[in-house]
Amino acid sequence: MDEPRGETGTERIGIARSPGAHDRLTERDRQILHAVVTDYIASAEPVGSRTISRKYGLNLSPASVRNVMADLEEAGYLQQPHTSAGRIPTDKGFRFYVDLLEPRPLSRQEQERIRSRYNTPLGDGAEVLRETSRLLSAFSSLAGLAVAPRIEATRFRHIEFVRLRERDILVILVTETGVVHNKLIHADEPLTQDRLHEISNYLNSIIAGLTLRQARERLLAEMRADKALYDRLYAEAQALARRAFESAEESAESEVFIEGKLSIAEQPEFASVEKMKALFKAFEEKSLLIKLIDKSMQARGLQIIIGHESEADEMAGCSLILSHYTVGDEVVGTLGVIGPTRMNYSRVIPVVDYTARLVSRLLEQ
Amino acid sequence: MDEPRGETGTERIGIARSPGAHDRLTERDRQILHAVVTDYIASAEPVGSRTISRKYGLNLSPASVRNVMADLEEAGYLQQPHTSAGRIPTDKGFRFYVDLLEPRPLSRQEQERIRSRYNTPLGDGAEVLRETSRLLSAFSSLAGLAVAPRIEATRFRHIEFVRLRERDILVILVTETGVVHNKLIHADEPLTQDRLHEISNYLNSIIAGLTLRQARERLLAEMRADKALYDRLYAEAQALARRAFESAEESAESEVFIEGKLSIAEQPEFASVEKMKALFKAFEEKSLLIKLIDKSMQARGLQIIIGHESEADEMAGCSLILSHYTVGDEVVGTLGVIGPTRMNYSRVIPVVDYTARLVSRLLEQ
DNA sequence: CACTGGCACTCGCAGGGGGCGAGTGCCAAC
DNA sequence: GTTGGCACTCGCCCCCTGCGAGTGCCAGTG
Repeated sequence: MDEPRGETGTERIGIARSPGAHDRLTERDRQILHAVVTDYIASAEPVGSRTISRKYGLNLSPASVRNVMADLEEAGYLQQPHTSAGRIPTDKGFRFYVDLLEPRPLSRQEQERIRSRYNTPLGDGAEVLRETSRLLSAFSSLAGLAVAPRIEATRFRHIEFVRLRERDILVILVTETGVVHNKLIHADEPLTQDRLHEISNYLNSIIAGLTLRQARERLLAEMRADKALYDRLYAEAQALARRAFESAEESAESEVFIEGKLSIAEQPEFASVEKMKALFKAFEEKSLLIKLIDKSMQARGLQIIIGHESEADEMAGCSLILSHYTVGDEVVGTLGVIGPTRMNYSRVIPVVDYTARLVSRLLEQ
Repeated sequence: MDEPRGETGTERIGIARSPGAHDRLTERDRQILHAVVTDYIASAEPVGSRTISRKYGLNLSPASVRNVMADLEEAGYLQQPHTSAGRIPTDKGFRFYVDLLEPRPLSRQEQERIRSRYNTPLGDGAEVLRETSRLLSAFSSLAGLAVAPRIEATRFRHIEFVRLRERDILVILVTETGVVHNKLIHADEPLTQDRLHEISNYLNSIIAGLTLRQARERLLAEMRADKALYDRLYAEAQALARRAFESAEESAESEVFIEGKLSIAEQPEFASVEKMKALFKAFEEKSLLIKLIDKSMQARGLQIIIGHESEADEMAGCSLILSHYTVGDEVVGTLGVIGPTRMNYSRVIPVVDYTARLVSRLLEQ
């Protein structure tokens, strides 16, 4: 990262890899395995020894290639859908391929095409995320994914209470990134809208710029310090804030944006109704995705999760490419794509990488 | 509607029908057509003359039934998927069936099961709608649908401005039904958060309880009356309000909640990948649905839209059952289900009808 | 004259068999 | 270690056949 961040797009893309695996393969094994994966990505068909021998300039006869392929199958990199068919890569085979991928950064032209998607004025934070996942889908022909920051991790900008009925109060929380959360809470005693205004003014003066946890601590500290002073107002504010924060933690589900699910259905591997249903089920139950994404938040840089590595059966045959967007130096959210394991990694990785940088930049304006 | 509204659920269900059609059918034609539709709804298979003759106690030989069925086919009520198969109803056939359906109201027990879904505290208005479409899906085994009120039709409860950056301002509009809309707007000149508070206080005092149109008119009226008085504050408020209302009109899309799309995919008529894709496409492009729903808003009572009646190719083979929910006596939103034309109307209609009444009651608390 | 039983006919569908082609595994030769 | 050759395997496509459900038509009957 010697270059200015994201400006030129010429810096290398930092991909989390699994170093030192695949050590037992000879150079020729590697070349052939790489060729098989490449061909399979392009054709979606089992790859035969003849094809490799002809198309990939290795100067090896089909028979030699067959021998190597048999070894690779033994070692778990390839598999045969049935005897007398070509081979297709296993997840492990894809992992090998991805681990030594060195994707070229996007061309200036492509960068510009992506950037221009943000030129028209976008609405609130949710709108930015939706548009982001839409563009990821459009540029990868896969399903695009964007996830709002987990509310514990993000900083508040504003809190507001609106009185709906006597004790039903709508809490509106605006985060630093412009995402709006709202939730209904119940007050113990009736409160007027004016009173609610006082309370939100008070809370805003305290919590702006803090994370959920910090805000909690800060409130406790304030309580000790000023308790005598504000007393009544303070007690009410405490009660409301507690509830508001409680409920804020629950509402993670709605903050996952997946767009372009259909383009994934175009891929030949989902031509069967069963597979398609399984996939859409995974999309509908977002908790599964959230779990995966949470896991990826712990690592830095671009993550690639291939098939079974997600440890979820519903995602069999699917890969995720995820990156993070940041505010300051804090990782605040995730974006990426979901597609079949047989996706065009070298095309998609730079798109995800560049988009993540771009969104980060956008958020810091 | 002599009974107390929605209380007992014993009142007849008001369905919009097309009276006077089908007049050219004899009583026997009707019986047989009804039997064919009934059987097809249950079996999803083409219905033969023998089946009708045996199962529906008409005391007619298969041959006679065949003659009638041939007439019904001529008249456009039935069709044959191919020679030497049974008949299936056309959209017109379903229309006939639905027009003389007199669905039994839900049993108390069922009513209670639905009601209990609203016992746990729900979040904001959007959460209510999402839960509603979820329950519609669960009780019908089809896709459930709930649409937030069009913003022009709904009354405001609260408006709030939050300053994100110097001129980027987040508008938060809360409607009478507790649905929160938010949108980013740009101010011509920098405004402090305090100033924004003043503005929202001022606007709230004016627009609460008004519809979008009324609010606009009211603002104009205020301008003439008090212009000299508030002047600066007033001009700023005007500018912001105009933009807020403008953008409020755009954001219709996000307010359609469809849940349980997958249960529709279980139906045998969507076993082909092509049909399934077409359907999901229709779901993803919500504008199509919005158009249909807008049309239905003009009518009162329960609407049934069968297949081509929607005038949208994507909805071929699908029916919608829609009803409205109200606040006071105003229709404010739509809910219902989407399923294959071959759905169990007599089961689903009461569910939609009861749910609509229930949601209306909930909103008036 | 409406209804019915009978009969020939039409199709869709499932199952079996044969030919084709891609690809493999193995082996003997270089 | 590499290669060409060869027998073998299997999935796929296509054709054919038989079966069954259902139709249309017609002649007979109360």
